[in-house]
Amino acid sequence: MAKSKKSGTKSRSALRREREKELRRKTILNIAESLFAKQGYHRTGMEEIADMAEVSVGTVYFYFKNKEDILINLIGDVGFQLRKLVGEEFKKADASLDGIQKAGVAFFGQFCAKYPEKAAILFREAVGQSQEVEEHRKSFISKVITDLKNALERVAEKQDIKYRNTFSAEVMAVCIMGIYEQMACHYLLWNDRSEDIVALGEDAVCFTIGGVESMV
Amino acid sequence: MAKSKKSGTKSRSALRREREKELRRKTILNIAESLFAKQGYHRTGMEEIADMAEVSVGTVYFYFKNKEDILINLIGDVGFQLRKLVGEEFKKADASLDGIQKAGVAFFGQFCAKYPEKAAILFREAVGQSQEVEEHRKSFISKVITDLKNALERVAEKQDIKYRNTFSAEVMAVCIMGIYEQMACHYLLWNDRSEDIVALGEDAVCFTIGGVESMV
Amino acid sequence: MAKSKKSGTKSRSALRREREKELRRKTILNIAESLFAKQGYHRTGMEEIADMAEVSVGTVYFYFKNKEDILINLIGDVGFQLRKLVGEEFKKADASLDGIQKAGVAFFGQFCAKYPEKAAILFREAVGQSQEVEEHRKSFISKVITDLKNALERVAEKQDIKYRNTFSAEVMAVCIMGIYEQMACHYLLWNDRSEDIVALGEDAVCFTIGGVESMV
Amino acid sequence: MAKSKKSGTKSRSALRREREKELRRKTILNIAESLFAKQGYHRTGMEEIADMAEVSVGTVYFYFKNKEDILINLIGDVGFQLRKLVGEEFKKADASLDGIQKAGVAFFGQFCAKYPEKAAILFREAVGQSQEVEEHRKSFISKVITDLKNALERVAEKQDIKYRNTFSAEVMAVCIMGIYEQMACHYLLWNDRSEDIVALGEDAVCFTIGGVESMV
DNA sequence: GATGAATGAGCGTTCATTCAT
DNA sequence: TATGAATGAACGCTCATTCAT
Repeated sequence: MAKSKKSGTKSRSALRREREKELRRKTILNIAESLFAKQGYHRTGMEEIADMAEVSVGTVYFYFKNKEDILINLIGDVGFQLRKLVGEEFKKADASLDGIQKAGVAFFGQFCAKYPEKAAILFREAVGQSQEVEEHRKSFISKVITDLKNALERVAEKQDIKYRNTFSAEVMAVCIMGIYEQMACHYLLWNDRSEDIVALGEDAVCFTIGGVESMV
Repeated sequence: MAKSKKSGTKSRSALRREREKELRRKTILNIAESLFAKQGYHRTGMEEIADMAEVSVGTVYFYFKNKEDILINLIGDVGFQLRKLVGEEFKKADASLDGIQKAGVAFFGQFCAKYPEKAAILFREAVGQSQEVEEHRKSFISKVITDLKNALERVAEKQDIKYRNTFSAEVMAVCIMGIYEQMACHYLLWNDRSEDIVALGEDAVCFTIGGVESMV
Repeated sequence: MAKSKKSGTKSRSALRREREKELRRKTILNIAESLFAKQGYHRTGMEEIADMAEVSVGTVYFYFKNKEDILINLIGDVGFQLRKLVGEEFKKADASLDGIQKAGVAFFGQFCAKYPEKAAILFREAVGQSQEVEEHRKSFISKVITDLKNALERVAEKQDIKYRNTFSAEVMAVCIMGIYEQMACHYLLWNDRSEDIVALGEDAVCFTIGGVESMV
Repeated sequence: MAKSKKSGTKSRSALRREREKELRRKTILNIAESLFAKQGYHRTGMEEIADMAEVSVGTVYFYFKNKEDILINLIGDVGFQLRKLVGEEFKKADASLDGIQKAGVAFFGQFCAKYPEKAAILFREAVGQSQEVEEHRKSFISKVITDLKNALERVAEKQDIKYRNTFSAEVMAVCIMGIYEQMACHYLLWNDRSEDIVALGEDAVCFTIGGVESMV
């Protein structure tokens, strides 16, 4: 091949190009994120995204299959960040409910407060757009729920307790996810109380823990 | 006398016409509800709604300003039904947390299980469509939250207890609303477990009550 | 006939009804005139006309075949008023160019200054709307031009003079009509100088007379 | 070097593409011109324009903001051609009324006779369509009037004469414009006498000159 | 890899007109 | 005569997507 003399080893310029490629991808994604969050998914056109990212429409289509694909990638990326953030807290305090609590605090303090736009994508823009998107959103939420469920089950194991029903761990996970989401919507997206979000979140976490404990 | 324009009294035919008018409005709304729930708001065209309702496109526009207006009316109507349903349970057991519990049971048993399409409108289709729609959705959710908050505050008064913070009642209301919503999404819209919804809902309600009690 | 006992003689109520009918027709026409003049023919809907005239849409259609028919009637009515006004001046001073001058003065002083809305209909709204309307507008303008032409020919006869060509009288009539129209557009519809219109009109009339005299 | 993005110089293909772009714009404009002139602005649909120009609807919208924008561009382009044509005649004979006369002859002989469709746009289709269009039409007519006014004032200066009033030059300009317009409407748009238009125009020009002379 | 002109199906919306009451 | 709900053809316009360069 004329382009790369030796397969396996990559020339410096090839490496640079690859870096630039990845960078451009991220740029488009970031632009789309803030645009979707600000004006809504539907009100944002591909041309607008291209313009803001300082590339052509064609280039956007080189990196993403279509508009939906951008949103789906956004869900994936942002979702991953969130799971990572929350998941790490679980591990820091595995044995007890402490992990659950820490995760909640992290959600409000490290995610919502810092990246309201990401929350807007996950909890507003990615909802009800199309079946495909809904699928990915469902998948993301389900993963978080599974994470939570697993954590709750491990707590039960370690402490040798049992929840009300076999499905209680899952229900609790769903409830907790619901609390997270609604808190974010209410205090972040609808009423901008991002300054109080941490304090309010503490209360919500307290509620959460109370709920879990009552299910034993 | 032929026209019977005597003030106050309306002729039989005038009354009938009025009834038919209201009926047609309801028909369009019902058709739109099931269409939106089945295929999504965006994938449903005005012509489709008109066809299914067996009227012309113009007639749909005679009753509703535009497509958005249909969705907004749907939010209003369905929202009202839900609030009425849940609100009545509050009253049946005012003094204690019983009302909260009854309301939760009613939500899952009387609303979700019976009208999954209405839940789909409220919790999926009405999300992230436009600023105007979002406004109305916010308004609806906020009302339910206020209802819950008031109920929680009355409970505290009667039983002479105090919650953790001044804003705790509100936060709890937000949490409960979140639990409702997520349960509906998870077990109704994403995974059709409408048969188990009552049992699962019971667990969620138990979680709810536990949460509230822990906030005292 | 049950309705009118004797043909030929009309009962009082029948007369009254007829008067009311004619009145209603005039009302609709007047409303349409001011609406067309204010917002333009196309931006005015039949329902709007009906509302303002305090009748139903159906009633408007009882009096006029369709929307175009209203405009055509307006052209007819307003055109007739204008021709009458201008025509009477011709007669007051038949022998000389005085009639032409008087007619011009009347056009600016008695028509433009007093009924700018009528001028707007004739010189703006009735232009370029449809073939049918254009036909009626052409017919109206042609009549005025014929009036002018006849007047100019009578002047020539009486004073025993001849114009440059056989068609000169007609061309002059066209020119004069053009002057009227443009003056109205410029000083009435585009720049509101309705206060100066009489003075400005005098100059235009002077120009007109000069033009005619030079054609001998 | 492959892309030759050296500033200033454009590659051949880039130049060609630019030429083609401008050409396409002109094509659409020409098609629209003849369509509007033939069937009227309102009876001509965007799809029709696109079809005739052998492009897609989207392409038309790529070059023009909306339908109105096409008409406005038409007014601008045609108006510019007319002003250029007439304006050049002024200069050829600046000192005397000769320029005014030459301009009139040119209007009838070089504009009306040769491009009746352009006259139809300017004097019929662009009238009474919308406020925006009216604005542009006003602007065009006003420019011609200003041109004429300036010419008339220069004539007065050179020949050291004075008109009746301070505003006489403007009024005369308005009158002349009116004569042009009405002549075009009458003998071109309403009655097809395009063969006689030059002869008829001569008479009108004679009238014009007479009018001006009488205002001294 | 990048460009951006071109596409065209699809959409929401309007409004003059009709007609049963 | 008068009403006003119902009609539906027609329209302007959008925008995600493609592809020749």
